[in-house]
Amino acid sequence: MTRVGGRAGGGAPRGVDVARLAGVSQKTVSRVLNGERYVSEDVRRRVLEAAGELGYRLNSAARALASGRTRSIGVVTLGTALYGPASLLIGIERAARDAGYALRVVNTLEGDPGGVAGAVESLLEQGVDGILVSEPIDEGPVSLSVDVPVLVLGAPAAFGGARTMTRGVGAERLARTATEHLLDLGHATVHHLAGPQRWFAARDRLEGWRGALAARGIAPPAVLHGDWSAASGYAVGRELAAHRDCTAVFAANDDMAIGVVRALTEAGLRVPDDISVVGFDDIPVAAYVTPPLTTVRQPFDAVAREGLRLLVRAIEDPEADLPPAYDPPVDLVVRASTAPPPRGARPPAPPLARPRGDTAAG
Amino acid sequence: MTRVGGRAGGGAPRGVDVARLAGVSQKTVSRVLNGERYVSEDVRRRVLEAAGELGYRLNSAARALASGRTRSIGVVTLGTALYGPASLLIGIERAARDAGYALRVVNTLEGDPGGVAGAVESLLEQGVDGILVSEPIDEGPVSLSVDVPVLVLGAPAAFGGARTMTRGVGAERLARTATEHLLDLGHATVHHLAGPQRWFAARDRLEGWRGALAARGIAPPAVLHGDWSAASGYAVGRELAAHRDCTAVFAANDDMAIGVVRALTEAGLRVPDDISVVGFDDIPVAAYVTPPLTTVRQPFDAVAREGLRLLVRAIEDPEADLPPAYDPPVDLVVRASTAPPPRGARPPAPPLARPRGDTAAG
DNA sequence: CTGAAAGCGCTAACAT
DNA sequence: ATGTTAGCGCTTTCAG
Repeated sequence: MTRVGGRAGGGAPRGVDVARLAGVSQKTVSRVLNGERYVSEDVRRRVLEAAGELGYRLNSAARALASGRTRSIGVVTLGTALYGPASLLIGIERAARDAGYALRVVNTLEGDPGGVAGAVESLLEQGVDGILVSEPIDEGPVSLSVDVPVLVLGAPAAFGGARTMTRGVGAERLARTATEHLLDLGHATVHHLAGPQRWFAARDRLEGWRGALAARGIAPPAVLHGDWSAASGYAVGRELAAHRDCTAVFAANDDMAIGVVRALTEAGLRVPDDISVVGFDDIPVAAYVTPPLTTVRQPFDAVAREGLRLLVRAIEDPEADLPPAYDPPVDLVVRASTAPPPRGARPPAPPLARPRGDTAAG
Repeated sequence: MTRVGGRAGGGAPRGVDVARLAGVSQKTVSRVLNGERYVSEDVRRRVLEAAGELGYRLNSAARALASGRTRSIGVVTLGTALYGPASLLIGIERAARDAGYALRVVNTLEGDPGGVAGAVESLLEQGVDGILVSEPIDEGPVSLSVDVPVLVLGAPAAFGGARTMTRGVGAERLARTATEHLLDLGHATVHHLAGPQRWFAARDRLEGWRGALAARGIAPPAVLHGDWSAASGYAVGRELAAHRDCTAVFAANDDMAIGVVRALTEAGLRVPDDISVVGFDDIPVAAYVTPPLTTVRQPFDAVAREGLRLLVRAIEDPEADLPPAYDPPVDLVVRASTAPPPRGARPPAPPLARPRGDTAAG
């Protein structure tokens, strides 16, 4: 079988092959495929036809080599299936594609040697026009010596580097809103179950909580610490059950909130009658656990889109000054895990009460 | 300030710059940095030293252009934060990095025009050595005309293409195990809340369920349908509450199972005393909802690692024949949402009973 | 063990 | 509006 106009050698067709078939120069093929101006309608049509016939596609390596640009963005993200990071990544991919950029992803696992710096290095080797670091954890001062713009989402100024920018994700305001919701219900104070403080995301939420209390002149109670998991929330919840002053808890994510609720329920306390619990994220099951969880929803898509816009602008016009920070909207979702505090004293937790022998452990 | 040995023009250092500084040819630099044999220890040391001093890194575009290989793999995945797909993606990234490949990710959103074919096309344009399609949905027959190997994970033979391979993810066996668990407890039959049948993942689970029933000569009851969300599980759960024959439900994922439990509980039924519920995935909160959910755990890491091994082998040795399919282990996690069926007849759901005015809707 | 020469397939800069 | 020429920075091939 003879392949009309195909390439003799068998490999993928190149620009010259298309050019030959269309009866133009290779440069013209390049022009058409890059949508440059000053190409006659007739030529454009012939080139596209020829390209289609041959199944031609631009070779991105050659293009990158010649132009010095890859049209791709590198993303450094935590290697976890946690709802927040995963949702943000999806938003970023979408926004990147809409902006005409491909995505190269490197995960840093917690406790990775090298961490962010290593991941950035690896992206640089792959060749990217810009880098987005998504909600990293604190590894101490990291100095990035990089010649492409870097945007760090959700980590205030902990990364040095000439073309490094940072943008918050609005978590502090959300945390403040969550805390205020509980105070508005009449709770005298709000306890906070924080995430691991190596995560900037966890610190933001802690700051928001602390700020809300401070604004009303309330001294913050001792911070409780978890690791984002429902298991850690459960452990803290058991302590809380014994703690008679506590009538309201703000957990730094929904998983921990669910663990807290579980522990309180097992201890014979009622949520929200005895203790109110607020989560953070609005994970898909939050509305369907018992009781349905009051929480705040993170605007992942908006944050991703804004971040990407910023990065792309820095890539395409290095001189332009940065647009002002964008404040994503605050979205408090009130369900059934919050209520006014109990009248009079909160009941003590019945010692070791456990409904129907259920066990939480897996 | 004079930069010793640096490049005159200011851009990133190139191989020749390193060569000059080390007093060798550019080719030798290439040899050293690619770990080729037949380089004297002395030369190797000098080259590495020079490279370090200049902050040199290989230009991957140039390398790809010259060698015809990119050392990167493309991944097509669904743009959802669902636990399964997200976990699989993380496993794939890890495995790819361990194998020395970079990752380029394209998401297909449900109902995307083009869908998988478009995503593959976009990866081909970016230049990848192989493509991994992760748990796609059925878009009708897709014919991929591609010159790199393609591995489709979890979609039996629905993608045509010369170098296209498929591998299951073991979901059918897991579903069978989940169903058998309920039958072993003494339930006369098991209802199935299936995922959207456009997802191959959902079909596998349905097949496993049907197979388990068939093996015991039980005619499968009508299949219930959800969309993976807790909301859809909740809706189905309300119907089920009215359905007195039903004492056991196997939901195709944990989110839906949680929705079902919520609806049953609201209807005044007890889980597991009146109805048992089994989920699928073992999401992180599964152990901490009320009651803790019995479920089966998907071995994402093992599946990702095996899949990647297969793909890399197909890339690096196109002649080699494929290793036999790998059967990931089955991991049933029994918690507190399953029990033997109630003695005598299941109680009817009290009409419109709702505990304490909780509402599930967000 | 090391080096020289010839591209890989494109885009940039400059004609025309 | 289109063509020509010269690289981009590597790897491949072939000589030593």
